[in-house]
Amino acid sequence: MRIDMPVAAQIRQRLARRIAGEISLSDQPGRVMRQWREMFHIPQIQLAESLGVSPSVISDYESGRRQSPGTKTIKRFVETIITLDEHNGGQVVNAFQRLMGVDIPTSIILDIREFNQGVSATALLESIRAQVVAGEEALDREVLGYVVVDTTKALDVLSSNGFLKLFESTGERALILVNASTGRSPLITIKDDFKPSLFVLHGVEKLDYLAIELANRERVPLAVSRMESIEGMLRKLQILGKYAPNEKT
Amino acid sequence: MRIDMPVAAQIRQRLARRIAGEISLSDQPGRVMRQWREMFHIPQIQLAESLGVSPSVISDYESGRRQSPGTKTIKRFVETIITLDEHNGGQVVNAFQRLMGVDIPTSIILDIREFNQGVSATALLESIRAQVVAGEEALDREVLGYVVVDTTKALDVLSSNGFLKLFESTGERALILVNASTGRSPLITIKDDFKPSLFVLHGVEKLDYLAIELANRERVPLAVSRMESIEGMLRKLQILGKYAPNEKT
DNA sequence: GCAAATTTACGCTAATTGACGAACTTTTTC
DNA sequence: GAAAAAGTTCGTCAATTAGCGTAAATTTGC
Repeated sequence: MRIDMPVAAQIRQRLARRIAGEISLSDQPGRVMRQWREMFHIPQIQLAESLGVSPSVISDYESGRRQSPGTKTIKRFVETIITLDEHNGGQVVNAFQRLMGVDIPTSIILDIREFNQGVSATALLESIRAQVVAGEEALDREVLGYVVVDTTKALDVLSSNGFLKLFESTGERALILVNASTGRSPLITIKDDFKPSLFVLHGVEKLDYLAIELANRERVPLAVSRMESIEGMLRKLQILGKYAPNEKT
Repeated sequence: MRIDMPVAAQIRQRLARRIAGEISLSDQPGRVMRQWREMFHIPQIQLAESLGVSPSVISDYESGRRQSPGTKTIKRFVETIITLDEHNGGQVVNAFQRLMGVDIPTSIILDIREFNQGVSATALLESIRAQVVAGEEALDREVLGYVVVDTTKALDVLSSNGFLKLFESTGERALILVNASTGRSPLITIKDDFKPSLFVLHGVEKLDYLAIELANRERVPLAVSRMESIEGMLRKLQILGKYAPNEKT
């Protein structure tokens, strides 16, 4: 009987199939291609270079000038973005591994990444100007990665079970919830066993008292970021990922 | 919070993505298209009609004259075969549901189907001219579907864990193993909890004594089919599926 | 073993892709 | 606030797809 395929190769394959499937089934394949390219933080120029084509080609696809790219194109595209990520430590592919079983729609995830080495919770919070409001006693942790979720969209699209699964799959990582008006609805879903090791809210208008209580009870640090824009926060996280963990920004 | 998507729609979507992904990532997309069309038991002619194109078009794809079909083509193809199956009771889509979590390569599965209503174990065995050799006492069952696996390929491709998962996912169905030279290797993998409710071997040269012992111990009926060809057996099963369960063939 | 059903092979046409490159706009960065 | 980086738009062109239809080949059903 054959030996198991290396786990890494298996994940790679499954993710590749998923991306390829999404592109093929979409009415706007170019849009999906852009989503994934951005998820992988690859500029058009770099992608074009790796593919050996001119940057305008990428733009033409993404903008929809090509409405029905062929399998050859899709295949090259998918394999290239995954390979580029692997050369970079596999930060995105590895982060996706934990979401694979869950079947969470990509659209709610604004960013996701696995650090090459753990980052202290405080360093992460500092970099995105977040203030701790509960669960301080559990702050001496290292987080292994993060997921940024659009809370509004998530509430719209995810079933309560889906939410729970998202939490479970984020264990030992930071879960960053943007557009979290009160922070109540997501925090309510916390359950004993598996949960993120750090919650960050962004876009909070009026923090809910229950959210604070729940975080304290579950001993999860809860923080609120005061960054002006989501984009700014994503940029900070990206930088953190690049230089993790031995530099402070 | 939103209500869950109907389970059926979810499965449909996941299967669609999987098929689309496989096609897009293949070096011979046409070959994969054929595999799936055959898995769904849809003749080219019928598929062509549903797609509103001429049958030669399908053949051209499958034979590889079109080497890189576009997303539009793939999308239409996938959605059409799934819809056709649904109009037919969803026999294939439902059968695949149970394999979805497992990630078993399609190539080892020669046929798969969920009956619209249960079929008695004896009727199934009769239809493919199979003789019971062990576990007779558990023959008064209904089976809800079947999976036909190419044992040689499976041993080649599947890890032992994959084999176990295959068994688990076949619970209450018949597992039909073709190219099963002695029947030993697969039977060894049986574990207590979840297992097929009926084993059928085909292409046995010399049945292994251990296979019989294990089947008796685990109280699973084990039978050996005497059909000449695999194709013949698949045809019989197909007919059984069509007229299940109130007719004897 | 013949008729019917299914699949293949292929020439042909129109539409689209896949690609370039140059000029231009937008976004970052210092 | 200028320079650099990143992304867009679009005219152009060869190669390929997506499609039809017909004749030939193959498979299946009685």
